[in-house]
Amino acid sequence: MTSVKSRSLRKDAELNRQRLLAAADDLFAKYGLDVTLNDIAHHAGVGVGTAYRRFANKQQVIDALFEQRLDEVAATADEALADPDAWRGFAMFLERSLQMQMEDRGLTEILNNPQLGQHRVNEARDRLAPLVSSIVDRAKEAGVLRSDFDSTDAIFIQVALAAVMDKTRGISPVLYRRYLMMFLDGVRADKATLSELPVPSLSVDQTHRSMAPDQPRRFDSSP
Amino acid sequence: MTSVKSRSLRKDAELNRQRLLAAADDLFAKYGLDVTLNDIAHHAGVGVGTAYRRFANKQQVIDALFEQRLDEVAATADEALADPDAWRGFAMFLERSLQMQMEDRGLTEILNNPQLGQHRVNEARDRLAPLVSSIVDRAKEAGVLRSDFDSTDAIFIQVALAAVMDKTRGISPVLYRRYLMMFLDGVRADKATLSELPVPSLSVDQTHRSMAPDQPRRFDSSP
DNA sequence: CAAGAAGCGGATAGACAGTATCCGCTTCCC
DNA sequence: GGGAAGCGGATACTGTCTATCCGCTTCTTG
Repeated sequence: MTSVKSRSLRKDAELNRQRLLAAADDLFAKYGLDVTLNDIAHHAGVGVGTAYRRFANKQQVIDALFEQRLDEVAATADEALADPDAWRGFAMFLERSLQMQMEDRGLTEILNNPQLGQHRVNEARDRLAPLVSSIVDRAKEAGVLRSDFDSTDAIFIQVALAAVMDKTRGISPVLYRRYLMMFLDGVRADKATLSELPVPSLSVDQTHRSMAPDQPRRFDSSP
Repeated sequence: MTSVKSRSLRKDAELNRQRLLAAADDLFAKYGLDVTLNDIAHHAGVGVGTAYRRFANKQQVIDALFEQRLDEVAATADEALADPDAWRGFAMFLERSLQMQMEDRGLTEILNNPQLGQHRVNEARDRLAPLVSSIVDRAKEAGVLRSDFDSTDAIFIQVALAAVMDKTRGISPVLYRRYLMMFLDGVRADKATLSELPVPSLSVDQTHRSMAPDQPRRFDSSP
């Protein structure tokens, strides 16, 4: 790792920096966060060296791009809270944030993997959690969302639907909405029958931990 | 690639073959299908050479192991169809097949990726599809499952819940049942309000194609 | 407009992971 | 007892990604 100067760049250099960020944004959205810095450089039409001179590694590019994205998700949450109809707010938040994930594969990865990104992004992520909580709590208090629903459930719903999205992005990019709707029908409080849930929800902390990437494998021997 | 003799093995060799299959079964269940043949050999307590002498590649091991697994899923589907209560059959099939996926990570991967496995496994997979269809159709005809539900929806539900399972296997291996229950509450026909679904379901063929693994990336240049 | 500073490109070194082979030695079985 | 069958695992290969280096180009400023 080298680079990351801080004082103002030469004009052409600044332009290339912008190109790199734009290319990264594009590629992250289309292919997810595991594109390489080399990929990004080529997509931006600059040499690999330029990319590494400007960003020490992918983390920094991610941080430079996704703080804003997460802020947008947070803004959507605020908007949901501002809706006088608690149910509409709840449903709208899920819809919008999933749509954002549909349009940006990288966003899903950032949301699902706390390992990615540095402080800026992590801060933004932390700002988001209590908003989701408020949206859920308000809907429960208003009696429109089943009372055994927990704010961590909202996270796992997104995990579940993001998986569907991932499979169908090429064929029917909006198919996830179908299952979101079925799911919403299952959590609305004004239903005739709501089954007792067989398993308690996870705590916020457990949820956070469960989002961590696969733990490394351990193979023992013996037949 | 070498190996794959067909005529009866020496006694010790046959024993090692069994050890290898047992080890593979173990590892596939715990870690998924991307363990290597080397991993499997070590876990079986035999040398790598032995593994490659017996199986040309991982595909063959997979084929040797998963035909039976898929047959078990099919058996569960049969059992579901045998249940006089169409709803219970439907719910039971989802529960059981998800539980099987919970206990065997490799099974999820086989079901979700038609690329994996060879003819034996593919055959078994094809045998499964019409059973799922019958389960769904019967429940719809009985008026217990919402009429806009399609058999392909059952597949995507499993994709969705398998994703949750994957995140929580380490923390609360049964959490997916919570969301399955919410989901079931959303597709049961005896509800006060069922929303109109915003998106049509995929055809069987589209569904199959959507399960294929990520298409390779294409990076163009230009800023 | 000259010259030094800043920036550039991209071949390539290095790290790592997975696949598969080879061959000297061991075990089985008639 | 001897030859066929089997074994182990070091190792060569391949592919992927990360990151650097250095000769050349472009900007900038006096």
